[in-house]
Amino acid sequence: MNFGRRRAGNYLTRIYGTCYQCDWSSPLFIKYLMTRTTLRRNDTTPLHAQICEALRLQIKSTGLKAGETFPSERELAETYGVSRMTVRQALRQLRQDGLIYNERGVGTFVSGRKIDVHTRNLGGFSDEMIALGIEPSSRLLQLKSISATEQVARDLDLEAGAKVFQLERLRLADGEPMALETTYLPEELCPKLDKWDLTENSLYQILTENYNLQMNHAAESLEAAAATRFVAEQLGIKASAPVLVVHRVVFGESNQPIESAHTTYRADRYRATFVLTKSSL
Amino acid sequence: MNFGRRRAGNYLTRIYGTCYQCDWSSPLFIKYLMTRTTLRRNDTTPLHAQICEALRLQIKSTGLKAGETFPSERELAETYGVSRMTVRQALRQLRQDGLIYNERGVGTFVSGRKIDVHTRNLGGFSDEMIALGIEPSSRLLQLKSISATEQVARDLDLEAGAKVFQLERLRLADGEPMALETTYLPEELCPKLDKWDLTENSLYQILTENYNLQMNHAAESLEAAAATRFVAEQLGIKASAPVLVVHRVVFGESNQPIESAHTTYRADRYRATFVLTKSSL
DNA sequence: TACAAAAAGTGGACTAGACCACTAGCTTTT
DNA sequence: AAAAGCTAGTGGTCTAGTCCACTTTTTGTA
Repeated sequence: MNFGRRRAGNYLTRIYGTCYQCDWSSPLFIKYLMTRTTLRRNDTTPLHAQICEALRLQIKSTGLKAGETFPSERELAETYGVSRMTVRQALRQLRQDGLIYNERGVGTFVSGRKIDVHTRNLGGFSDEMIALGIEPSSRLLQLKSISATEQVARDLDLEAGAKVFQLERLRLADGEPMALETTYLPEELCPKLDKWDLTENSLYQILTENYNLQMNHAAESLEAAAATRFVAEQLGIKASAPVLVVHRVVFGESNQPIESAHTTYRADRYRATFVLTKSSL
Repeated sequence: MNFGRRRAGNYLTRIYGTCYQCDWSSPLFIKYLMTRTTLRRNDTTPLHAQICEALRLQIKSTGLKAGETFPSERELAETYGVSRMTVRQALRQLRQDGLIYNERGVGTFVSGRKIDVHTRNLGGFSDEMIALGIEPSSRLLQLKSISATEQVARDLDLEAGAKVFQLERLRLADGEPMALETTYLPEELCPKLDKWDLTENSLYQILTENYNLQMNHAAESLEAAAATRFVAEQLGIKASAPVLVVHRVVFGESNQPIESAHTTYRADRYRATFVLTKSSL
């Protein structure tokens, strides 16, 4: 095993004494032995996922610093007693999450910054607020079954006039108005949605647990606007104050549209963050 | 080869006659033969990438419809004369791009909607406008070397007071003002940046070609605001009209911060779109 | 005919090797 | 002292299989 021979070699040797070729007295090596996770061979969780998780923990807690070398793929394969392809699958995940990066012909390294921003994700308002340590709540303004408007029908890939639920909620963060949200859901996908308590529970939780709808991805578009009088009244801001309007369409496992939503956030209390990655499209 | 036996079997047989077990007279099969790409075995582009591209074209042009079955992995491996692992690598990419999805024990299917929205990506303003069919241009307002403010130093991971370039540009779309952009770049990474023509060329192009800086990912946060008098004047809108403010930090290959930018868009002409995917973090 | 059991097919996981292009560090030559 | 060449190590790619859990289809039986 090898923690930092090439790049961090000088730095490490300065601190811990020579650690070329597995110096057993090196604190780093001992720490490695302690944090090494034994693989559960007869588990349902695949080996690559276990290795991925183990390495993730090592990066986070053991605190491998930025730029430090990672054990090579062949080394990792040997230590965990698996094939190199399995190790590569674990590393692929870590790379995708931005925790490591590879240099061909050189090695694998721990990324500089951990991505720890609270990005907008597939979860809804409730999940987002909880992640930020804020207590979310809702005030149900309206829940009725209507015929889809042209826009909604296009979003949800329905024929014009198909039945959809229209759900209008005022979203509160720590009791203060934060956003006004109008959601449209095809009635076909979630019959009798109105029997659930939508003020306490996360809509997405209900959809997942009770209607077996899994979110796969979402398309969002954001724009700035001036608050209308109604919106201003609901959010407790001045009319024509700036608001952030987010339009979102959520797609399920087979990429069928599940939800079309329109959320108006107070500009003074809300900011949306995203992480963009290199895409191959 | 098999195009849609299980799921779309009924539908296809109805139209083209039976196509179980490779019916040579089936138009679909003939079309497949025609569009089949022969792999360039001694090319630098890896086989999995070639297969991926070939399948991508088939999905797009041949127009395999949503929900139709895809050839099985074993079939694809045989047709292309490669190992199944290689096919899986190609399919992994397609899956990641949302073009196909898998059902364990059942098969691979073409996704419903193609993701064709013009998402915000790592490219800059110029690239984005070009993708939308709009001609971008810039008016250079300022380019000077300053000491990093606290905020900028934090974004760029520099010591307070380190030298950075401050670049202020008015961004035009088809000649009309669209956004006001202030960019900060560490002088260390791109010395003598001021010798390039920043009104004509894309900044990112210059950074890539001349300073060997490759973008890896970016973190963006968006908020709505009211235009200040200066901004309003520059953008040609009324003071306190709503604007969309985007703060962006771009990271390079080894995740070191490259650029910190602050862009103020006219709300009436600009909308930012994103695609969110399931993340495992 | 209805139903259960078996068979066939699928994607997911994994192995134990192989070759390649590339890089860094060392050695030798100039 | 500088340049050129060598070599070991790395990630990237690829093969030709295996076994598993799962679903759909077929088959055999009551």
